[in-house]
Amino acid sequence: MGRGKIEIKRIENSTNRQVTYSKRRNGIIKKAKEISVLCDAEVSLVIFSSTGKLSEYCSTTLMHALDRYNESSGKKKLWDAKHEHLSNEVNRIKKENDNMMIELRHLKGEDITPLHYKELIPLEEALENGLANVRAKQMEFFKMRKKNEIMLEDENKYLRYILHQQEIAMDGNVRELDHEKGRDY
Amino acid sequence: MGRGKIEIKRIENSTNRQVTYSKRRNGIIKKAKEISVLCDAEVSLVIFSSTGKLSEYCSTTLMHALDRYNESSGKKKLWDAKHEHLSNEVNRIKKENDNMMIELRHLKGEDITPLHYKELIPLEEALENGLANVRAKQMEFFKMRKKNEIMLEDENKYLRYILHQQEIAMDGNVRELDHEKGRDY
DNA sequence: AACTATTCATAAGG
DNA sequence: TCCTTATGAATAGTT
Repeated sequence: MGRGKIEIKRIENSTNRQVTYSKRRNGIIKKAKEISVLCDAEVSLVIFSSTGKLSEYCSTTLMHALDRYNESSGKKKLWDAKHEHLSNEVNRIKKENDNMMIELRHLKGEDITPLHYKELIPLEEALENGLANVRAKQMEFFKMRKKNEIMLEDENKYLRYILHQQEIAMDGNVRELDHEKGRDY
Repeated sequence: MGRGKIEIKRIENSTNRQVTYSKRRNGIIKKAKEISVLCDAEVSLVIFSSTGKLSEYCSTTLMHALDRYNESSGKKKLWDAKHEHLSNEVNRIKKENDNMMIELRHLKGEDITPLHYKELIPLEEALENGLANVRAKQMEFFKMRKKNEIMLEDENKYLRYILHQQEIAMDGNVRELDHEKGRDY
């Protein structure tokens, strides 16, 4: 396309090569945009010129495209090497998470329809155990309150006693006072 | 280019879109090859069709291009972003995990010492609920077995009846046979 | 950067 | 999917 056909091989004249690069880079980026819009496709295009200059076009982001790439080509695992440790960690924890989720749901009596009778027995035991423990703890609270109550009652009794003593003392004073007053008269 | 100009916007007819995609994908991949050869450029092209199918052309390897990309665009830090994302994911899931772990332990009656009385009430309710559900499920099994047992008993009765009838019939035959024998004498 | 002759890509149709 | 063909787009070479 142009004045004369050209062979597809490296353009030796560097000026020419640079000019052709500019033109074709614009062309291919335009094409990339067009296909992404026309065909609802996700396109990532990254180009380095012979001088090392970077040009790119991504219909979404390079990251997004690369994530999809990793999913699409399961084996190729582009950067798993770089993030293998973290990836493994994520997978391991997710699995753990799922298991706990299932156990939790079972303990709450959810999703137990597909369970067999034998699987219900340890479940029941765990629940009974849990309930027993919780009630023991409640009993503790109860006893503590009871104890507290008794303490308060005792204290109360003591206070009342003290109060009584004071009243008696005060009565004595008053009487004495009256007596004194009487004497003053 | 083609029989009539087209507007650059999503092609609604899905068959058309697919056809156009095929053609243009070949076109753009050809262009990518050409620029990489003619201009000595490094090209990475990754395309996902609207149906999710992956196509790619890389003059070297995607990995190589991405390494160069990371060097070229110091700030953009593709890997770091990915790393950060994974780290966040790990933390998020770990937190979720911890919460579930705590809930599980509480349901099993472990680590409830530091709990307040008010926190024990929903726990107790959850356990009672779970236990009720598990026992309901057990009851289901029990009823099924009962039903099965009754069915077997009925079948048993029926089979015994049939057997009895056969015995009577056989006795009759034998007697008849004896009778015949008796006549022959 | 423009221009333009030429080749190429491709839309529509089969 | 592949073939055909008319047409618009891209671009090689020139100014």
